[in-house]
Amino acid sequence: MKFTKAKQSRIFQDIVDQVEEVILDGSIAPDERLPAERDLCAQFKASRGTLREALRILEQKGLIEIRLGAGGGAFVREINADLIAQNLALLIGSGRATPADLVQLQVEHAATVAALAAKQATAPDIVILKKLVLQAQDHKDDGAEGEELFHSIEQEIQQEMYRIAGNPLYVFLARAIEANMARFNEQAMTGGPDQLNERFQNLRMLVYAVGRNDEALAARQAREHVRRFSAS
Amino acid sequence: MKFTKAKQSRIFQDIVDQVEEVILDGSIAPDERLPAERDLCAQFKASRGTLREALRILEQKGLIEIRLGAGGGAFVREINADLIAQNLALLIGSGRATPADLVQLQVEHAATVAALAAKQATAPDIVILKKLVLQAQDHKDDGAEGEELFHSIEQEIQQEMYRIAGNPLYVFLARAIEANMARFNEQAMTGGPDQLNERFQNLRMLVYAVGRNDEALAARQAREHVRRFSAS
DNA sequence: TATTCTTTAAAGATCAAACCATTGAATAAC
DNA sequence: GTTATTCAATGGTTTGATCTTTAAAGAATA
Repeated sequence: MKFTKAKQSRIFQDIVDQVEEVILDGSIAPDERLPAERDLCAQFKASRGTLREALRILEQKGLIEIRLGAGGGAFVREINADLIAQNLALLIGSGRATPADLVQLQVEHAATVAALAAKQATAPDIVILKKLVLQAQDHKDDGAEGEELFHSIEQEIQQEMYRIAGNPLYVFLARAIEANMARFNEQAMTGGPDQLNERFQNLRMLVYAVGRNDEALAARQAREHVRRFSAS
Repeated sequence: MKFTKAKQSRIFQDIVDQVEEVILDGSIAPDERLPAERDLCAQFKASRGTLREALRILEQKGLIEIRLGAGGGAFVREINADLIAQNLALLIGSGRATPADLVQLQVEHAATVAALAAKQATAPDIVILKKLVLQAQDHKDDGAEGEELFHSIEQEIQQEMYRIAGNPLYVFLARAIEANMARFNEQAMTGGPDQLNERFQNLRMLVYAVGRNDEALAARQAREHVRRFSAS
């Protein structure tokens, strides 16, 4: 027989649990507002200090955003990758992991997504990807403003890959990784301007590999492509 | 010219930042205690309510653990994977991702670690792994208590793989995934008893592949091995 | 009329001073 | 020597007030 801890004496934790539940339920949609602090106090029969401790936790979890002033209050947020990003930041900030570890994670992550996409891509998926590659080709030799457009196409291709891979967890992980790349890796996500051609070749081969369901090639091209962004 | 938001008026956030810094610095080691709430109030020149909001955030971040009663207080914790685990839980709890997504993440994750290990393993690493495989073989036909021992060897092999792969981020990710597998996937991590032989074969081949630096085979064996744990 | 300044009220942020609840250790009783 | 009691340290909670920020309504002005 296994008993669980009887009761948590902490009122604010109970409030957190209740609010978290209605948010995850969808009973309160993102951008909607919770009642004002003083009203919530009344509903939970708790003091303002206790309630505010609960709100702090919910805010830190990324579930709500608190705005000051008239018309302010606690607004429900879309679920995001903040917590993962924060944890990665702590790991690097404490020296338990290095920026290089993060780069490796990003590279292998991209490779895995590419391989999954290669395994699962359908004919319409390939059409979309090939169209994007053609657009990228149009922009890659167009100088400064072309580079910007090229980069936006690059990102669109990435997003398509995620969609084809079909696992939302990869999207969130990628966001968390990127957030920290920006923070810890100065040169990250800029990309040398003279690498446009190499990047284009990677993209072209990547899409080719996905079209042929060649997981290994797709993974290899994705790795190379990401490495051109992150000086390791 | 790019300006950043001028100042955050929130006192508790400033307290969080200061405490976080000394923890990440290592100025306060894990298991050490912060001063009592009332002392901290004096140091930060803040009220107790404000200070407690800061402590709640630090607790939620997994940086401190607060114990009640005499001899209690805020104790610094080892950095862990709690935040990642929580974020995964939120994603699944909100329906943005499914337990099946989590299983896939775990499977591909194991494959990546195996491939990295296969690429980087040294001769002494192989010796250790082979020794563990022999131990597993000794236990696999020993009935009930053998099964338990077999499982512990399995875990040791996993840990060796992580060590060889050499990226601590994978360890944390794995912990976060496991924590959620236990929560959302009832049958997870049990493993059918009649699968001991199959699992052993996977391990044997995995170590063989690592010894031959065969990344693809290592990845394949790792995938199969993990799949035997997680009914998808 | 359109613009700008001022006022006002809503809502979060903070403070202050109590009192309650839990816990480990010192102390007393047996 | 063991058990029960007391006590003090420390987090948990309450109450009620004041300060600060902000959006919107109203007033002054060009």
